[in-house]
Amino acid sequence: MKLIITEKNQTAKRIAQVLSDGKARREGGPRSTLYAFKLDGEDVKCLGLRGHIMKVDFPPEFRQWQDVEPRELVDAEILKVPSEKTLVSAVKKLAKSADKIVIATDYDREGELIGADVASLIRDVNPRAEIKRARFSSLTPTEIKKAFSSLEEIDEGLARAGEARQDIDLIWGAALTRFISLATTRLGQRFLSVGRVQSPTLALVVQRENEIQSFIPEDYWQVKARLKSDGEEFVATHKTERFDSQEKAKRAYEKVKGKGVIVSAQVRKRKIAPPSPFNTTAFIAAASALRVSPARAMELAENLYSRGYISYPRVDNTVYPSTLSIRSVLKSISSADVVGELALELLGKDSYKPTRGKTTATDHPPIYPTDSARKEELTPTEWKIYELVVRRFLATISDPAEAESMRLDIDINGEPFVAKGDVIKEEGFLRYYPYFRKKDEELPALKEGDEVRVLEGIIEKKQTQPPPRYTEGKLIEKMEEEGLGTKSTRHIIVQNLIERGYIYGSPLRPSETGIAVASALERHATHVTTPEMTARLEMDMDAIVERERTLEGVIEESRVMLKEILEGMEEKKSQISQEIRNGIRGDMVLGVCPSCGGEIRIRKAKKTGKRFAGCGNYPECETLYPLPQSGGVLATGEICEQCGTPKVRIINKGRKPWELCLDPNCPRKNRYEAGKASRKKSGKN
DNA sequence: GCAAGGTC
Repeated sequence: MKLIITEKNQTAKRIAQVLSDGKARREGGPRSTLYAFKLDGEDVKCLGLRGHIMKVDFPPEFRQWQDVEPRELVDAEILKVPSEKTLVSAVKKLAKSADKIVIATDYDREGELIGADVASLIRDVNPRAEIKRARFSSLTPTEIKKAFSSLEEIDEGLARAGEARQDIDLIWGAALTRFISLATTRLGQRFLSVGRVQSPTLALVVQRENEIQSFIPEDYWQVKARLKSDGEEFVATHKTERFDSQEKAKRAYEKVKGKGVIVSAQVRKRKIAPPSPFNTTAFIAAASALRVSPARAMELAENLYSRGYISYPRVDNTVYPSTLSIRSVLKSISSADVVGELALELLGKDSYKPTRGKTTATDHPPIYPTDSARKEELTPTEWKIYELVVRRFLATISDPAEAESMRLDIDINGEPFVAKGDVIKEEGFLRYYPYFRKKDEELPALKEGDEVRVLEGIIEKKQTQPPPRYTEGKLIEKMEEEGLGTKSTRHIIVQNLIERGYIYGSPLRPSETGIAVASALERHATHVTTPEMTARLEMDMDAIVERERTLEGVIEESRVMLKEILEGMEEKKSQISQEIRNGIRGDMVLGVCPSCGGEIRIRKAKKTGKRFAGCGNYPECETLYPLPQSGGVLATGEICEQCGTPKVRIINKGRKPWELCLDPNCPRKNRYEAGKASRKKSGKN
C-alpha cells in the first residue's frame, strides 16, 4: 500500500481526486480525512493532517514555574510530543502496512518540518518503508501529477531550519515569560507573556503612544473663501495653507470680499488603477475598514473556504498564477446573488489583464471566489466577506477608473487662493468595487479671466495632529512590513496582546501594564523587542538550509545570548519587578469615585479572596461595586452617562471584550440585557 | 498555566 500524507484535509481530498480521476472515496466517519483509491492496481491511501501534529515542550520536572529558575530552561532538554494524538496514531497505524510513503505537505519551511516530523514517526514503526517527498506550489492537476511523477527527498536542511525556529521561540518565550511573571508574582491565569513576535508588536503600539503623548500640537490658521459663480457655490483655500500667526491670517482674511479673478484654470485627466489581488494582509485591511476585526474576518474566511465559496485564505501571494482561468472563475460565480450579474458583465471581455501586487510567492493563489453564494445560505457578516472577496476579484480584472481633477487659481484682492475639484468620469473598476470611493467634488466650469463673487471669508484656527493610533488592520500591515509573524499568525498575535491586557480599544492603545512590560524589556532584553530578532533568525535559518550553519550551532549561539540577558535581568530583578508592578497598579485604577472624588480601584476581599471595585479613601468613603470574578478588568477612562460610575472593559479569552459601568443598579443595565438577548437570538452576528 | 507556527 502507498500512503500519501498532506498538511490539511482539503489538500488530501484534492490530491486523491486528481490522482484517481475522481474515483477516490472517503474512508471512516464523516470527520475522517482519509481518502482511498486504486492506482495501477495498487492500493493508495491519502491522509490529511491538521498542520503540526507534534509540538515541543520541556520535560515534566520543569513544569512548576515556582520550582524552576527561568535560566534553567535555557539548557533544558526539548521534547517532541504529539499534539494531535488521534492523527499521530492514525499515521502510525497506516504506516505499518505501507511500503511507500509520500510526504505531500505544503511547499514551505513549516511544511517541511511537519513532513519531517511525520517521517520520523513512521521510521519508528516501519523502518523499511521508503519515504519520498512531493513538492507542488499549486493544486492544479498538471502540477499535482508532475509532483508525483518526479518525487524528491525530504530537505533535511529546511526541516532543521523550522526546528531552530520552534526551539528558539520556546526557549526565549518560556524563559522570559516566566522571568517577568515570577518577578511580579503575576502567576496563574494572568501571567505576563514575552515572545519574539508579540513583544516587538507590543513595542510598536507603545512607541506610537509615546509619539502621541510627547507630541506638541502647534496652532495654525487657515483662510478660506466661499465663492459663487452662476449660482454654483464652492470653497477656495488660501495658498498659504498654514499661517503661523493669527495676525498674518487676519491680514489675508480682511481682503476676502468683493470679487475674485480666475488666474488659471487647469483640468487634468487622471487614471486610478484597480487594486491588486487579495493576500491575507490586504484582505484583513479591507475587512478592517468595513469594521470586521482581523480575527473575525479570518474566522469567516476560513469558514467560507471550507464550504467551498472562496479559495484558501492564508496566502502571501498577490499575483494570480497563469494556471488560474479568469473565465472559469467568472462562470463559477455568475449565479451568485447581487454580484453574479456583475460577473456576467465581465464575462463578455475578449481577454483579461489582471492587476499584480508586490508579492510574488508560490504558496497559494491570491484569495478569489470559487462558487456562487445565495444570500440566504450565509449569515449577514459572512455575506459581507463573500461579497468583498468577489468584488475585489472583479475589480482586479477590470479597467482603471478615470477622474478629472480641476484646479482653479484665484486672485482675491491680491491674495492667492486655490480651489480643487475631483470628479469620476469613467467608473471602471469602481463599478465593481465601490467600497472606498470618495465623493465627487465638483467645481464650476470657469476659465482664465472669469470673475467670481465672494460670499464670505472664513478664518479657522487649527492644530497640527499627532500620528494616528493603529487600528488592528493597520497594525497587521505594519507587522508584515517589519517581517513580524506570518499570514496565519499575525491576527492571532494581536488578539493575544488584547487578551493579555497589554493593548485595548479601537484604535489600539497600550495599557499601563503593556507600557511597563515593553519598557522593562526594551531596557533589559532589547533583542526580544525589536523586529531584528526575527530578521536575524531568518538569516540563520537560511544558513541552515544552505548547510552553512548547523541547527545546533544556531541554537547554542542563541542560548548564550539569552543567558547573558537573563543574568542582567537577575541583577536588576527588584527594579524590573517594581517598574512593572507600578504599571499593573496603574491599571488597577478604574476611575473617579462619584461620591468623594477619590480613586476607584480593583481590590481583593480579605475573607473570600473575591475581587471588587472600591474607593481608595476607605474607610472614610465606603463606595464599592461588584466585579465579574473571571477575565481581565481594564479602565476605559469614560463614565456612564446614566449613573456616573466609571465604565470598565472586561476581557475574556476567546471572546470579544465588552464594556459595562460599575453600578449594578444602573438603569442602562436593563437596556444592555435586552440587547444581549436579542443578539443571542440572531446567532453569531 | 510559557512561544510561534500550522490547521478547524
